[in-house]
Amino acid sequence: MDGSSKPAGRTRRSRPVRVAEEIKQWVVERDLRQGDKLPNEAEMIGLFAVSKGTVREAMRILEAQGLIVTRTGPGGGSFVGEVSAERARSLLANYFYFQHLSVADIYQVRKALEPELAASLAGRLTAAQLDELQALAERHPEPARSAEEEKEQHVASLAFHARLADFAGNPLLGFVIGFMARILTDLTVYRRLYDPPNRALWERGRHHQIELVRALRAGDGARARSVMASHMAGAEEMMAAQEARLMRRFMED
Amino acid sequence: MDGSSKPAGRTRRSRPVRVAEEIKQWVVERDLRQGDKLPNEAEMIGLFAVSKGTVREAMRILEAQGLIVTRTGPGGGSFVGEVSAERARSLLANYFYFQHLSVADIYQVRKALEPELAASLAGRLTAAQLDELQALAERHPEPARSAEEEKEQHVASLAFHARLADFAGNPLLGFVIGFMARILTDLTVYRRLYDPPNRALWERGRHHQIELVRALRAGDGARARSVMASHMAGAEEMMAAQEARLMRRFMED
DNA sequence: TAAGATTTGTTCGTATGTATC
DNA sequence: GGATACATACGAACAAATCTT
Repeated sequence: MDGSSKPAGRTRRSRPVRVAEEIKQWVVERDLRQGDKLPNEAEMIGLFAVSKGTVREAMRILEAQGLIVTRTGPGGGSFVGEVSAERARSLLANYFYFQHLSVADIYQVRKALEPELAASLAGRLTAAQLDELQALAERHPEPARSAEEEKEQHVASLAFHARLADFAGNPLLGFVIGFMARILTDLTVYRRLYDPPNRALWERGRHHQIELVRALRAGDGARARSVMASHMAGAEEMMAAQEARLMRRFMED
Repeated sequence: MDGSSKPAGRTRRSRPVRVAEEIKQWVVERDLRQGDKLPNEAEMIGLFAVSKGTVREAMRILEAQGLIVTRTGPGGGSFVGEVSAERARSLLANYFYFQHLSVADIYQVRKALEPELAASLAGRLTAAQLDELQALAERHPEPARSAEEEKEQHVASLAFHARLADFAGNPLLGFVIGFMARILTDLTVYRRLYDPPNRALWERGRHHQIELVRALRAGDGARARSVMASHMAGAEEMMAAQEARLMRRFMED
């Protein structure tokens, strides 16, 4: 439990980095939870025997990782702050900024995971959740008349999947699916559209989502799975025409 | 392309955070690539009209995200550094530190993804890669005689899967599988073993891995998929007995 | 080996900003 | 509005690492 599975491949770590590690250890040892207060700057200076500047750099490191939040003023200071899903997605997006990730790659994973999520959600959603999903699915009853409108509808469709991911009982499954929805959304928002909207495919996709909500409401896991599988196949077809350009964006949160 | 898809939910951002964002923008605008040099501290101070301390805090933020690396001395400075897979895994592990993630959750995803990876790798690996995998699979020909030994073998088995993930042509698929292998490894290393080794299950698992390499060598994707599916079922059975305790570790790199 | 140059690393003192009472 | 308790930011000095000669 000492937090060092690495075989000491001695890189020279700067003092702020070491102090950040010590603070993490300090927090873990005391089993501090979200919202618990850390020592203030002055106390940190004493605790770790470093200057204010070094403490501040260490805090920025922890803050960047989403592990602490800081407030100024009386009663202020630094607090343990649970890493938000949004921050985790952003941090991970930075990694894929440097990878060659194609739309086909994303769909290989989506096709494997989205049906699984759909099946595991059947009969486990509240009426309010189901209504929300249904509202998302039923938006945009008219087919898109412009490329811009088609883009909006695509983003809305991805929002449906992102919401579904939020409802996942399995946090890992939910995270991966939510992450893919985010990447595809960015890709959609920032892409140029050459391709004219494909009305038939769009109509089918919309119908799939509505059918999916119906299956979830009925608690029919097998049907939810198969509807989602069809939906993925159709969605992939829609994306397939588009250039498979890399993700070249930095994080933004 | 301006890096702001967020609807301006204006939180007070400290100046180092803002400077870090400006630097990111500066880098993206100039399309700097891995290894390219950033302005040095003195130039940053001039560029962004802030003090040295603020520049340094901004740099620590970028460094924590893995986006830059810094060296001292002549010819030193800060450089664009591609986010390593290991760092991405660590940052993501921080997120799951705060989530209730069970072994069953991980296996739900493994069962969906590992067979897919196996199938997609058939006939696409070099002889050297296949030999390496085979060597990993053939380690520990003897069944474990102690709980400690069983732990080691389990870690070795996970290393096989991690290596397979490294070879993935699909970076997203590879990352997710590698991440799960890492979490399970941590879980194995830091767990107390009450359960006696199960020889039959272990033998079957070892056989599966060897069979998998054979299928990959033969380029038989369908067989690779089904062998991996069996392997996952067996592995889940082995893990099932263990307590589903949460991931409670901070990142360590 | 040693000296010098270059760049980041670290400290300290002081002043300012901000939220609470 | 004023007092208080924090973080925030600046600037100047000095230390350490590392490359070149």
